[in-house]
Amino acid sequence: MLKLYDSLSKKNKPFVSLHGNRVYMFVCGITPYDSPHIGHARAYVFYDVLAKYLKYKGYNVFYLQNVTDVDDKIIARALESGVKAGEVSSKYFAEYREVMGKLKVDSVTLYAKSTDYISEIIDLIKKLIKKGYAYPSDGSVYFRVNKFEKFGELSGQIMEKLEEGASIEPDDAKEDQKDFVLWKGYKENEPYWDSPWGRGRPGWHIEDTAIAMCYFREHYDIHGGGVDLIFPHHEAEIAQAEAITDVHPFVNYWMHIGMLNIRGEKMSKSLKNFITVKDLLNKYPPEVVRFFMINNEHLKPLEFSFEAMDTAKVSHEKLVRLRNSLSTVDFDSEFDAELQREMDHAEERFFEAMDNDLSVREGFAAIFTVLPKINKALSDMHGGREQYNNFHDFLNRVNLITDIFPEEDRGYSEAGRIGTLIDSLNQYREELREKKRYEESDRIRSILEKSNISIEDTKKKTKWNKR
RNA sequence: GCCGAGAUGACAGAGCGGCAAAUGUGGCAGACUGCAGAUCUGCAUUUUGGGGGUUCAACUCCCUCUCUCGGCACCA
Repeated sequence: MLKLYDSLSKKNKPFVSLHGNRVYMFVCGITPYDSPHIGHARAYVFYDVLAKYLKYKGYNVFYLQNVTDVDDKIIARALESGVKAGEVSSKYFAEYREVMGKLKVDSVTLYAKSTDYISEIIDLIKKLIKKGYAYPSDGSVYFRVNKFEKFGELSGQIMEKLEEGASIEPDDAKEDQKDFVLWKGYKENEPYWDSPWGRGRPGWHIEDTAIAMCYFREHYDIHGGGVDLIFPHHEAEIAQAEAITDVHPFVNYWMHIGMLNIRGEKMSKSLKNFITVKDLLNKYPPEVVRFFMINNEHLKPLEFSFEAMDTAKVSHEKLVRLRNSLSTVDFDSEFDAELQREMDHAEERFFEAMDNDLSVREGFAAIFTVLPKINKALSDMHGGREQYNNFHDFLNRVNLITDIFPEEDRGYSEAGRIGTLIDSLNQYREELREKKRYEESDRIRSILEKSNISIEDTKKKTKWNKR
């Protein structure tokens, strides 16, 4: 049974959905004011795998991701470059969609832009004011943090102690400096919407709550984001929602992914230590990037380096090679019971690991354990074709969840036309090798290498693969 | 200052009362090979950040100290 770590109860909890086989999952999306960096990639690739695993298990997943398309940073960026805020956000949102597409992050059901939900946001704020949790002041509206007793439950923060080190700029419009803004009063050169409190725009925290409640109502299954969002963002979301509905908890599973670090520090725009997803994809195939992003414990920080990427690339290649060899088994020997036992064990371990709060790394470890045994059996031509087919099928199921394998190109396979051509070339090369005309045979090999066909001479025959 | 996470072989990184080290990378040696690559087999490093406690038994639980990272009202 699937267990997920819930940061609110700080426990691994068996996953039980609220509405039968439907799962409602919300993940905090980006604020599109610049190119997405690989810290974003880690988060969204992970949640993509979570959604795909839930789907694999038979759930119908409604994966909702918000887009904060109006925000201080977008406005600042727009003023800087002399364009409209909307142009900045749509440009970078398009770029985000593009790179996520390349990374095969395709499980999101709906991307919801904040500016499409202004009336829902205003409604929510009205309700909060009516219940005494919010107050208008000087054109803005603030949330009265002290009135919500559970504030701090998720992060463990003790409100009284927090004030000492608080770095917030004092704001006279607030009753209490801990209060956060729900509606920001209009300032010159800023986008605005009309509201009962005058022109203005929504605060950051209220957008997510409004969007999530619009589709999922007062109680839903999963809410994900980075650990850096726990405080204050997710505390605020809980406060806003529960203040209105009195339903606790608002969300059954709060999931938080660890940061991606570079040289020991969190990768972020403000530290200027970021690498864009685009740049990384210029150096590594998307499958390798995905493998790197999920081959770790998602609760912990992940240290990024090009050395670590190269390591990931080498081990990823072993998996790809294994799958390729399995799809081109051309013998059928006696069923190997011992091998079958190892294969079954690997499969079992893989799904156990996935069920244990998506321990993807542990899942891959299970495959790596059986990998040398399969390779050995293949080179000794032991084992039945069916058992290899079954394991190939298992790897395909792994791929439904993780999407780490490149597409198997049928045009290049042995049955395909290009495959037949390569086979003929190899046959000729064999003849040359038998006659010890190695200079010529090596030349064929190097020509094929240039077309990304790698040649492997083994005991019994020559194998080739598309790279 | 407060809140949270963490410290394990050369590196990355699991295990969380019972043979320390899964798994990956790298190193060395060997097998295969005309060469190359891939693959396979074997070997090595260390005693789990420091100190104290509980226990027949501690990497694992408790206390304490040191250090690292994240959050503290911008952020995945």
